[in-house]
Amino acid sequence: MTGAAPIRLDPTFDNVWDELVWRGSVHVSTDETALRDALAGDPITFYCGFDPTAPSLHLGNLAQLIVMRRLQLAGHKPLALVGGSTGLIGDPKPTSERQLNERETVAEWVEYLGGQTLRFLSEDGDNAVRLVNNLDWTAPMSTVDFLREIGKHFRVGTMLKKDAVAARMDSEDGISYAEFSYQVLQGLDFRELYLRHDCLLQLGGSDQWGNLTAGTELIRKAEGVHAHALGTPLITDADGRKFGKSEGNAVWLDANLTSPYAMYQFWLNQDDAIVVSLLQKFTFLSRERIAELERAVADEPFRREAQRVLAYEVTSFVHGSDTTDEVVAASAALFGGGALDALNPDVLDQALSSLPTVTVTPDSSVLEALRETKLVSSLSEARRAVTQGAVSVNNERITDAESTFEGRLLHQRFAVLRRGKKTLAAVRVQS
RNA sequence: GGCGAGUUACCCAAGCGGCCAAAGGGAUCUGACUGUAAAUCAGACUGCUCAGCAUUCGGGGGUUCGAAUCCCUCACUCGCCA
Repeated sequence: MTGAAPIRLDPTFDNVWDELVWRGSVHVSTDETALRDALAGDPITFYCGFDPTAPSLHLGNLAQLIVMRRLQLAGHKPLALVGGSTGLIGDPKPTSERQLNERETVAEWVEYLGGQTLRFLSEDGDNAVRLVNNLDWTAPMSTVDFLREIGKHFRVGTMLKKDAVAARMDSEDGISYAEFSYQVLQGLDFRELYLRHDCLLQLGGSDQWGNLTAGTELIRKAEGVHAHALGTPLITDADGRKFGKSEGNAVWLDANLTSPYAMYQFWLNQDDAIVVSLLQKFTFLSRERIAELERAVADEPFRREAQRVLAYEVTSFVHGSDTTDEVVAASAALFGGGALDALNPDVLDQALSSLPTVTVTPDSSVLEALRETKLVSSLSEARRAVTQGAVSVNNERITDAESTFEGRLLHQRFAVLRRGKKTLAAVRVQS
């Protein structure tokens, strides 16, 4: 592998809109013809919001960020919004009311997310990304102003029909007034960005559709202008389940929460059935190159070339090519099937550096190390994993729950701890 | 404000005085088979000093030899009426 593909649009498309459609990044939008024309013309300002519901963005957000980047490559001007105010209220989830986070926590997350979004968009040129926080205009607004200027434009009947609200009305949890009002806040944001920056397009996940249209409707009623909205498809795995989302198995963009190694492995393990669509959505590879990879999946699936390229491209986009090269080397070393003790200590050291690491003494227990590296979440789980034959040290299966690292170290100072086939951690002896 | 229904493990959902660490399904994890794939089959899925013990069934209190199951109370949710 010799570096990631350049970040650019595929020149064989006439219009960035056509490319987005081809890549499967458009699930719904307002008037398609009007939007396509708007994107084909002079640069317009567009925005996408990210609510601080966690200390990092995840893969779902990455899908939006990539669409933003493509629009930016086409000359349009991105605004990255962090939801300093909306994050305090909470977007209604279909099944249950959210637990409010502390104000200080949200403020902290706003900082993290703001910094993260900038990594994925260009800060150069006259369409450099600009960062905005909706708390800046929401906080100073009085309740009376909010109701008169914004609330007056919203019909409760319309609000109740939005999917997110309707689902919650049908659920046992019901919905609080705060979450019910979320769409109004988001509508307010779009209008504010229209007034301040002449912003004419908002992107979001298709599950945000109700919130996106709240904005276009508000702008139409209050300002008499037709703004646009674009909903990207929810990313799902081959079984139709969404991945990289808030349900447990989130893959984070922050290297401290999801290591580059884990991210690379995540992409490498994607099913044949969806790997092509992931290449389209998550990479900047050309149509031609992706067609080539599609043939590779059909002809030589066992080589997993499409998965390798996908993993390399996305990990590079998120963590950079240098880090990714290290991760690839580590994967080769740790997964190659060769004997680990045959590896040169420097190569091994390098490979281990991309894994979660624990420092031990030779008489430390393996169970303890499993937990400390977060390969398992409790000692009970560690014990269970050992009982099930899932744990190995340096590719040698551990059967005794009382095992220590005594006599199992490579070069007297390393060990590769493994749970299952693919979950690895590094063990280093205190020097 | 009144009346009724409800709150069970990550999610859905049974249980209605001991046989309940709690049926079933989904998700997840692991083993086998593979291509670090899918499908399939099997196992696991509260914690711990792990063939035993401890703590769970919205919170608190009570009845009982014994409670997820009965009573009181608080909180929250849903529905109907006003």
